[in-house]
Amino acid sequence: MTAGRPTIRHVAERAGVSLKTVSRVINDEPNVAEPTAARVNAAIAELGFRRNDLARSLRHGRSSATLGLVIEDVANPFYSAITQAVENVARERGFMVIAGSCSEDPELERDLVQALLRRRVDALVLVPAAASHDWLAAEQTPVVFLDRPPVGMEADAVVLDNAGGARLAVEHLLAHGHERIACVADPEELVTASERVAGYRAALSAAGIEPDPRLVRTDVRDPEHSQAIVAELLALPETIRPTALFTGNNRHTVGALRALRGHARELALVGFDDFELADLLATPTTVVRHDSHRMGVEAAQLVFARLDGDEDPPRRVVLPTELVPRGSGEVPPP
Amino acid sequence: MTAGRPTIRHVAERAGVSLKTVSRVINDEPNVAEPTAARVNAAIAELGFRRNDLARSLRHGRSSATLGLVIEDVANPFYSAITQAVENVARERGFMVIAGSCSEDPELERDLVQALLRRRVDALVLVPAAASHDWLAAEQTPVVFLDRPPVGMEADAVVLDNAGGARLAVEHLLAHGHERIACVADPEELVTASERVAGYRAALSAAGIEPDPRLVRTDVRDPEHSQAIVAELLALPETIRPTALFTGNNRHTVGALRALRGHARELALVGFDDFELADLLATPTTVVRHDSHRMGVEAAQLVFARLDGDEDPPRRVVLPTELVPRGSGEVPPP
DNA sequence: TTGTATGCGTTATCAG
DNA sequence: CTGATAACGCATACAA
Repeated sequence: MTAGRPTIRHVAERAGVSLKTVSRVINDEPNVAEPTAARVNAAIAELGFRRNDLARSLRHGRSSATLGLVIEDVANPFYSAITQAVENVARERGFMVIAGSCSEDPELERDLVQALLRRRVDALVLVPAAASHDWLAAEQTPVVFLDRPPVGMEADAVVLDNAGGARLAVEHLLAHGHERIACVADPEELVTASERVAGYRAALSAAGIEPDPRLVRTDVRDPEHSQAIVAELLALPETIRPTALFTGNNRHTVGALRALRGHARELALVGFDDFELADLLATPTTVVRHDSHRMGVEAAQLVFARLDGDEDPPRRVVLPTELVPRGSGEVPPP
Repeated sequence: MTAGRPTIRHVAERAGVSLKTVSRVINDEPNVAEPTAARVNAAIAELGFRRNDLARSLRHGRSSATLGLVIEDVANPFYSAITQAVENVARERGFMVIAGSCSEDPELERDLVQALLRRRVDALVLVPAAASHDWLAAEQTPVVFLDRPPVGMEADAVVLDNAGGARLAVEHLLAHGHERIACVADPEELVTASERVAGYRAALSAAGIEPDPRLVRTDVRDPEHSQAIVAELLALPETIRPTALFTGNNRHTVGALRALRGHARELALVGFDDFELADLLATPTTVVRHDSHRMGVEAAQLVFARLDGDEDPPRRVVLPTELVPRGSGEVPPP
């Protein structure tokens, strides 16, 4: 489709100089006489010439100045914040970002990663969907894992203090007098989910409470489903019914909020992940907050450190979480 | 950084065949004997060879299978929905997307576009920030404008029925008995803003109401600022003070909501753009809704139509809007 | 200050 | 069925 684009050869002919001279002008190299440069620039303007960066990066050892980013879904605010951050850091270094959403599908993830490698991205930022990435281990392209640690290979990673955040949430509910605290989270195959559930359990144990298995639901992914599950929890007999709820991520929190509408004040709620407008809801929502933008920044910085030649053993950056009380988590038990 | 990657030459040597044979195997071309193919595939696996798509697209007339996308800010849900849509359509065609956010900065936009053209993207989807794009007119790369129509060049565009949507909003407020209706919108240099303000004025005029200039604020961009402006409006003397408010986009709506917190029920509100959780707010928010995901799909389809050889004159797709009553827009005047 | 020859990794052409 | 050779657009080494 790039038919008939002018090349430096055309520019050279038009300006009556050699290829190399044009090349020099384009790349601001020294040693080119003022009038010659002027002629070349004129030719460039007249022809509408634009350097072909694909050809340029073909030369040995040259980088494509491109980062690959594979996430779950750009439309999720958590991931779009990450995308924004990676993009910004990349831009400062003159890099562009090719991003792809893999919808938690390991096969699609692998396809995306391979397409990116074929395009010779200089490095990869990856929110892993697959259970293992041994197939990436032999690759020489630097990879930084985001949100979930690498399995099956060694690599840098930026993750959250998931267990700590979950503990904060549950301890907060305990401090407000709750004992029957339910948990709605992703399947525990996901490390983030299992760590958050572990934090939930740890907080309860530390308080001498044995978690009721009927209140721990880790079999759900989409908000519609968690809405249904919270409705189920609300419908339990009074002796079993939870008085408080911990939701394992922003989507589950949204689902829970929908289920709770109408049932107002019947259930205390603390959710993992902050979200816009949480403070403007009918019951402002208490959350475990972290800085998703910063996750992206840290990941991008690790990437560039590697590209700059850092040979240290893989690093792991763990970002903190913090509890933001807004109302929904401070509701006392009935 | 792509040092020492195996090339088809290495594969060829290892398999004891020629370059072309390897190429044939890689591209599933016919006319290669079974055992030969097997030897080549073995060599590919052993060496961890991956085709270099940069070199591939260097060949004359070959496409890079890449789309460029320039938006204002990925972190804004409106744009991330668009990004998701463009990406999905692109994937179906085996294309990837290089996206960049330009923060409404015309210079940055131009830099991004030129970087994308240097990378020989096959086409461009552009939410224009600059006032004119005459500098793009001579380019042979297809461009589709999104959300705002092209100025200074001819090109396809996908836009919203901005005036119609604004009319819907204001007519709704009028129908509920309001006469002093304020408007908070982006500066009118932005076509989207000026069209929405025009719709606002048209609806008032049709009702025989002369808009009070003190109630029309089109000098703002970020939510913090619109929060302040709505606070000003609320502080006006009772004879002037608006009883209803139309906000020109999702960010202004959020700002207004913050200003209104506490002042509950003092001001009816209809906002342009729907947003998640609008229905779960303290006062569920009435909005003018449109399908931002579909905008992205339509734009991507126009792009591929052009890449498939469509030579028709530039098309303009106008997507409809719809009013979603949720409560905040049905508050009667005091 | 300017130019020539060569290579980057792939595909296309045309010959064996 | 297979292979040698020439592009693709640019940059690098080395002359002139």
